[in-house]
Amino acid sequence: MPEQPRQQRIRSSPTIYDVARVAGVAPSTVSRAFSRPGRVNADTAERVRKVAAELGYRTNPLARALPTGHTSMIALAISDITNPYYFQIIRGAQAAAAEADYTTLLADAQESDRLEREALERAIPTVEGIVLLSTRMSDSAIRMMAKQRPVIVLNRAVADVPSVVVDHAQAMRHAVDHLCELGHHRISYVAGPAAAWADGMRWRSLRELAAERALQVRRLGPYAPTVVGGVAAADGLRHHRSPAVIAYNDLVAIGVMRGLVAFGARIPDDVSVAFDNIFGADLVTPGLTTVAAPLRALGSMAVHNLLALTRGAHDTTGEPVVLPTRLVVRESTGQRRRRCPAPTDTEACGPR
Amino acid sequence: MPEQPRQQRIRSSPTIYDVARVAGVAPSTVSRAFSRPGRVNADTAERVRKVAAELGYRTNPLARALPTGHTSMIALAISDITNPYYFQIIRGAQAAAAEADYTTLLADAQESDRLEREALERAIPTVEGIVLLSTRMSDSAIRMMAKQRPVIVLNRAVADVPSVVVDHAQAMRHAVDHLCELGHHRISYVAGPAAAWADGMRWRSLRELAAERALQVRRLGPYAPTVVGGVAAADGLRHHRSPAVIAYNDLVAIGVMRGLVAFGARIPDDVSVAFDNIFGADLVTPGLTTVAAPLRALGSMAVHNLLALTRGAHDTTGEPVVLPTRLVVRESTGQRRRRCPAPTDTEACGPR
DNA sequence: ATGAAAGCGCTAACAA
DNA sequence: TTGTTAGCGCTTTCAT
Repeated sequence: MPEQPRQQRIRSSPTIYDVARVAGVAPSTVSRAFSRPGRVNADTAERVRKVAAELGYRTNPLARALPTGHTSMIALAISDITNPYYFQIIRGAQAAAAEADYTTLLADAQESDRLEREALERAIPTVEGIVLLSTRMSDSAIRMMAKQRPVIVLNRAVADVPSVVVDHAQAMRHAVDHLCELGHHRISYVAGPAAAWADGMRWRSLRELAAERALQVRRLGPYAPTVVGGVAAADGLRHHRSPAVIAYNDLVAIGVMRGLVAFGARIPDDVSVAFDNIFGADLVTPGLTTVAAPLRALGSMAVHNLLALTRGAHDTTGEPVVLPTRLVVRESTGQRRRRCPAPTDTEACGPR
Repeated sequence: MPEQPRQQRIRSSPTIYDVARVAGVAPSTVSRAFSRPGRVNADTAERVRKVAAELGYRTNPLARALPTGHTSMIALAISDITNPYYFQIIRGAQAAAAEADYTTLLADAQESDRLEREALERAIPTVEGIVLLSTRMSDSAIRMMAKQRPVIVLNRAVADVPSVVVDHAQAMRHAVDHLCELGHHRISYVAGPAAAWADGMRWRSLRELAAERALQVRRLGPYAPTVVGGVAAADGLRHHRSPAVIAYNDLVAIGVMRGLVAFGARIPDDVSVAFDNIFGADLVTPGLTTVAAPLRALGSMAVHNLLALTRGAHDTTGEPVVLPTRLVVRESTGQRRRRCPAPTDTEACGPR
């Protein structure tokens, strides 16, 4: 049997030694020519590059990473990669990473705290930093992880760990303003999972606004943050008057509308508004009025800050980075219908 | 200034040398204890593991990869990570990879041949194999890549490169059978992008079936494989009689239905059937009847075969692996409405 | 079964 | 500016 190199493929590519030999320079010069051009004579660099090109030399990131620890990879852990909510966030993150010449390792938690940790455990040694997107892990686990690698938490605020979140108070204000303008001042909030950080923020904001503007609000739930959850909520909803509902997220809103329609309601006589503006929010019929989160910006901001951390930056403020939202009006909301000549009660919404 | 190791974090973790010293064995023994247990005395192994655990030793995949080329990573290149069509495929792939203790690197092409290649270029040196999912690259580029690393092409057949595809002929038969049973024998096919491999397969299959069963079929398009493309198609569609349409994919079908309804059509008097069964196919109203691709299986099969390749397996048949489809009936299809007492013309659908 | 030693490809002092 | 020389942490002959 003929003797073979251990790894046919991977071994076969030329190394800096090959380039060095042909170019008539030292290996370290070749290394420099690639890793810090400028620290080498222009002519030499030119020659080295030419030879390298001829030989088809490509720098081996593994070998480079070993002495430096610089892998040019970051991990993006996601609670559920099939959730459309994350689409644009991922895109934003990937784009920001690619721009900095980083590769993004997507770790799908598949809704499991265990799987998330496992995937991360596997990724940690090879990545320079981690973005935790709607992580299912506990605060302490997060802080633990942050001790090993730079970490940015996205969509959650964790003490001592830099984070990026949306402006939930503002988001709710958008929703309520919109409903008020349409003449609604009795609002039901369909809550998401009790454990969801965002849910707490939303409900708190709504209560504050209610107090401020003399609105009647109530909370139903918690429900699963899914279409099915929304359908279930619709059942609870129909026993009440208030036709205006604010849902935890788009999926829930879609479920609510579907359920309501099944019970004979009509949209937008019965109105719904939600949050996030996921893919599909404009696909359903009727299109969903929603408070859009700056999805892409969320992702890119997180990566941007993460890379800053890897470069040695420090979280100065200790406060989360807060990104603004924007109301997107579609067909799921409409003017309040009055059975009798209505009093001019818009002022129920209080000061604008 | 106190002297610091170059890399505070990454350097700090214990190595086999630390473990070896404490356990009183040679570093190579520690290595063996982890990389091939069994080649070491049970007691020794036990002791080594214990010490390693105490020290918090974790094998460094980078260092391991350098001499072996075994990175335990594969790349999954996707034409557009925000396309819901890929959700379950990704899941399937990730699951299969994780099961084999591999990490999946998702490379998002963002619909760009250039970006796809760039992402892959970056990933190639660190991965042991690549799954090309609906790649935008040319056949020659694919073959080139396949020379550098094991490659599996998913959703496309490329000569000389092992591939995994769905059974398009069977899929179309499902669709046509269904329509026939409902009494439709005039069918419009709304085509996807001319460049799409699947589109050609679908139309070819439809024509064959039409000939076989004496159906009237025609083709409209090409259209973009999106909701917008479908809406555009609806415009062309309404100038014709045939209420039965088969769309290139779910997104197109959704667009078609939306467009049709806007023109006053009624679903399922005007019926639509599509392909893939993406997330959202059951979300729209009415729910879309579609021929479901075995999404998860597609992903896991591809990874499975890829890992076999990395282990030195060879593509024996040279033929693509073909996976079956399944009809999912929802609300977008219904019995044909007849204006007058209908002749028993079901036999127009020919032999079953 | 275990140890000693030579790399894997690259980077980074340190010299020259 | 460039070359020399150690490693980075691990695997793997080759001895013992």
